[in-house]
Amino acid sequence: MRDVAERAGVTKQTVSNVVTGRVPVRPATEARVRDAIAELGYVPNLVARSLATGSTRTVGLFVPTVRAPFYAELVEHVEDVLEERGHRLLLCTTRLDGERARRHLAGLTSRSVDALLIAGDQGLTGHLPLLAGARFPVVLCAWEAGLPDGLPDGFPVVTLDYEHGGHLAGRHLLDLGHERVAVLASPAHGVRVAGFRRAFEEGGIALPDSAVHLAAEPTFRGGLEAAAAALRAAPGTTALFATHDLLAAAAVEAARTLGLSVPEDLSVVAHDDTPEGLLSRSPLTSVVLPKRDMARQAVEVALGALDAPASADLRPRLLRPELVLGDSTGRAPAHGGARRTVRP
Amino acid sequence: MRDVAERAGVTKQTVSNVVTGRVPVRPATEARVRDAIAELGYVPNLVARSLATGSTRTVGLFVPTVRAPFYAELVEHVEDVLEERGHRLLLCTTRLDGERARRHLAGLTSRSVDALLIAGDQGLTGHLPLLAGARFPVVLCAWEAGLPDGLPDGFPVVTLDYEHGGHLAGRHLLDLGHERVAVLASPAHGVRVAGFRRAFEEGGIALPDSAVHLAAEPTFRGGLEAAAAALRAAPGTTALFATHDLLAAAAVEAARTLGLSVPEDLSVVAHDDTPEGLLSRSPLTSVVLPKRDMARQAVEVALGALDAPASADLRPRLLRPELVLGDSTGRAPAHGGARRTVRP
DNA sequence: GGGTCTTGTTTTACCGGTCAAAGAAGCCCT
DNA sequence: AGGGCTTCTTTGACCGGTAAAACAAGACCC
Repeated sequence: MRDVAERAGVTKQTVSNVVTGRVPVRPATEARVRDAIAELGYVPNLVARSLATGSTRTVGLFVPTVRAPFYAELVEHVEDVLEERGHRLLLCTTRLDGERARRHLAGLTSRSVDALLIAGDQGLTGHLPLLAGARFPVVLCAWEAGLPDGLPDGFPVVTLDYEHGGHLAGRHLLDLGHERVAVLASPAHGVRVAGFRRAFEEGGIALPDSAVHLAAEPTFRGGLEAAAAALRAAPGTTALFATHDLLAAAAVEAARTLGLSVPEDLSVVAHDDTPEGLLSRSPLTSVVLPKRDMARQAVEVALGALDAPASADLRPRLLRPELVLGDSTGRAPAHGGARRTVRP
Repeated sequence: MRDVAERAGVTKQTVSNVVTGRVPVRPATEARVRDAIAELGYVPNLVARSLATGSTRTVGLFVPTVRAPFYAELVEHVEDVLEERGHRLLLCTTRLDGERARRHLAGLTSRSVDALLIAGDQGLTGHLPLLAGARFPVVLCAWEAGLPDGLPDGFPVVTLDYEHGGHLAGRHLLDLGHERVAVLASPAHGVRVAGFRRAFEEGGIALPDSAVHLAAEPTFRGGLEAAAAALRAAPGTTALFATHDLLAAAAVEAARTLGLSVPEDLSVVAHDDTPEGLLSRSPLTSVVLPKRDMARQAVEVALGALDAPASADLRPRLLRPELVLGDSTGRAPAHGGARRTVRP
């Protein structure tokens, strides 16, 4: 920068003014400076700028993994929003490894990010106090644990109303006349199941625990097994609620294997299927989560909080999912869908 | 830091020595400094350190997307290797948007990363000259375009031998006695197909273009359609090669739908299925790519090149995939698998 | 008992920018 | 022509560390 200044016959500060554009510079001077910049191939050093301004224009994002489509999408959405605001993304996948997460958190406590987003309850709740003294805003998002009653205190939270998502799914099946239903769930998705159950309770139908089948693993295979178990256990079942996309896709294939057609014999409603139904034969009816909105709000809270740290609104923001119709749900068959067709 | 120094009755430099541990400090002094650090809650400022040392301990990674399992895994592997070496990950997903990538590249040209990894030919070849003048090492990895003949010049390349992967798959099917085979491929996977074809040519069997079915989209649905098309077009087909995991999983389901069992009537070999076969009914026979190795070598080349910029070895490193047996392949049926069972 | 090592600590300068205040032109106006 | 305004440019300090050389103080040595 000094070389550029010399060559253009001005001071460093004037070069800085030209580069940042924050202070007006006379056209003639600016031209000289720009020429010098071009001739010398000068590129400003962002690290130095960060040191001087106190802002790195980088935001940290912690997710449990990017191998789950939910988080992969979230990462890209966050990146999009950050890009709009001229920020970069520092990513840490914690793999649910608390120790690992702790190390990374420790690595950030010095001002190397402008803000930190922690997505997904990752068993990090225990480490949150570590962040209490952070000198930058920390926002929790996509936080399912603690819902529907309480969320961690002391940090802004931007998350999804998973309970409402489950409720939407339940409501939808009820509206279609389904009364004998089962749930395929991942162990971590209790909140979604709770919402689903609430919908049925409101409809005067109690959903027994035996109707909830946990998938041992969040894989296609796990979904197949859970679905097969569910349909065998209650042959009169006319609809399934799957708490995530892969389980739902597996449920559809399991039904086909058992000789049931979807949605004629069996309806399947998913929670958080990818909008395009990448994993399934045809687009599924699914509760769709406003991930993009969540990403935007999380970033806005995080970066907005920079300006007004004290006034940061700590009431959790719960974004509402929507039900998007696909072709995997239909009216309950007159005489209990799976009853007669399932081969035991 | 100055406050800490004052409180401990030493200079900044001594505090620095204690914190970095690079220079020995007398135990008594060190204790005083550590106490002062603890009392004041001092945390070193990494930005300032970066400015002084010229190293940010951050590595940039460009991938087309993290929604594809291949890249999601790669990102996590890279992160693991970086963590071992005490570096952080700055992620940019380009979404195959050249303009976007260009902007991000421009944002990095100042020394905000120690090195840059560009994974996946992303139509970025045109932008590479932009990086020719970069002041940090740039390594290309997972670069499929240009194989098997040539790879971009001027940058170190650490990539996978996709051609060999296809060859392994072909060799395997030949060994099992399959002669009438078809390929389900993504348009971008020409190299894998070429390797597969070479294996058959070496076996004296020409694979006609009509045996290669492109999936319109890299989805389950796209795979189903391509598989169905393949099996209808050549009813005598006894084996399929699918160039990526989702296509392969779809192929298995398509076969079932057509009344074929896998592997009795139809063998399916995948390229780059996730090791655990997350998407399929059972683990598929698949060419497995040494992603972790690739990540490690890419990072090592990138960070190693820091020390010896001139001696950087520019010969492309091609890592060899392996064939991992699952239960989706078996000997070719005596009388052409799909021939009699496929309903047209 | 003065050179020569070690070892630990300080000095001085620098990394490459930005900020805020002060200074210098140029313009307008009465 | 001189005072008051703008508008642009320079000055000097600072962001928070690290590098390298200089310095002090014992320990060792013959």
